Amino acid sequence: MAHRTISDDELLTRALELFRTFGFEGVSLKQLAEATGLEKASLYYRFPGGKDEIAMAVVTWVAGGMQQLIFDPLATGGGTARRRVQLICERLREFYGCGLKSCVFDLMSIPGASQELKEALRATMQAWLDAFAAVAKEAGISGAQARARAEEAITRIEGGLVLSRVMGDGAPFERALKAVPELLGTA
Amino acid sequence: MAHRTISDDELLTRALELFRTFGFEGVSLKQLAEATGLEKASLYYRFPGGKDEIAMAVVTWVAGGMQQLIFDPLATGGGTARRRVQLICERLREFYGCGLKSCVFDLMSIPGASQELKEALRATMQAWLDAFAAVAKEAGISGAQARARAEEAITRIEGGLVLSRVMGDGAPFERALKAVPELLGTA
DNA sequence: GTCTATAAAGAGATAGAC
DNA sequence: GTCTATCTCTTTATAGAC
Repeated sequence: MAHRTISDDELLTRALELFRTFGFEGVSLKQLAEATGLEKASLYYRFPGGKDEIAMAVVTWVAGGMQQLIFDPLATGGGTARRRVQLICERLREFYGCGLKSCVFDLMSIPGASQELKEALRATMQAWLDAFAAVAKEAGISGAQARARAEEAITRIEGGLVLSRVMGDGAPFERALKAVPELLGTA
Repeated sequence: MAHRTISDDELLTRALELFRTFGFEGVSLKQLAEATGLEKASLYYRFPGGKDEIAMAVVTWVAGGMQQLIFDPLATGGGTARRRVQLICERLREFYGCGLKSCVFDLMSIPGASQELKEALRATMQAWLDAFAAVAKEAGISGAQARARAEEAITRIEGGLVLSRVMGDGAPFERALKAVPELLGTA
């Protein structure tokens, strides 16, 4: 085929799968070209900054997706806090492939990518902490405690993903996720 | 200097610092040569299998160190269970640089290295789980609960390290580590 | 907007001197 | 046991046709 094309969403979806699996340093432009069905030169046309810019676009896109699918529904979605936390736990389970996929925060925060990307990860993690703390507070937990519970919930999710990858078994992640509603006061 | 040399321990120490910081794919033989003060060819003399063999040696060496400094003292060290858990928490704090250094289990379990290395990481993580579960059981927690508490403790340590790296702040790790004695029933 | 082709730099790996 | 020198392959990045 002489001319192939692919939507930005589909391109970033496939790039995300590579980066979250192999990390920034573990992914080459050749892999990105194969995964997207484009030639390397075409990737440079769409992302003149090369791999750094692709990675940054992936993280920006993931951050937007989390805002839309996790943070916003937690804050303003319909139903009780309990029901909203249940919903986003289900979405997290899907996003992390029942514990068999790694976290983009984990793999992309390894030194090697740009400073800009590192800052985007930090800001998104902070938004996650804030979203969890707000729902815990809504559930009746005091401000300081709510922030502690939010951090503990995310800590267990991230740690569960690490253990799941090391052990080759999604169960540690599943057990971590199961504890989230109680931690946020919505069990 | 025409002939430099370096002990195996010192070499593996410096290689570990690189691998735990940048991950397997993020470390080149050039970096390893510079960090150890040897030329690449000298590294191949000592590790004919190249980067894979160096990484494997690092993990084997770390596993031995954890056995000696963490697992064994937890099982047979002197003093109460409470005192032994306190001691190994202090050693973990030091090993992880108060949360500012990443975990070798996390970074080296990213696909790219050999299957042998992956299996060594899994076995060492299992030994860690077993060691924590044994001390929790000694502290009076039932078998199934002890295993759950051991997993939760390690999950929080690993997750705390991820959050600390993303946020650029060792505090999440410190808070996770603080919870370990209570989780293991030795608070 | 994607392609083919290629340049330039860096990676892993080996040969052979000392 | 370490060195210098080199080889090959991969990677990033660009030029120019269509």
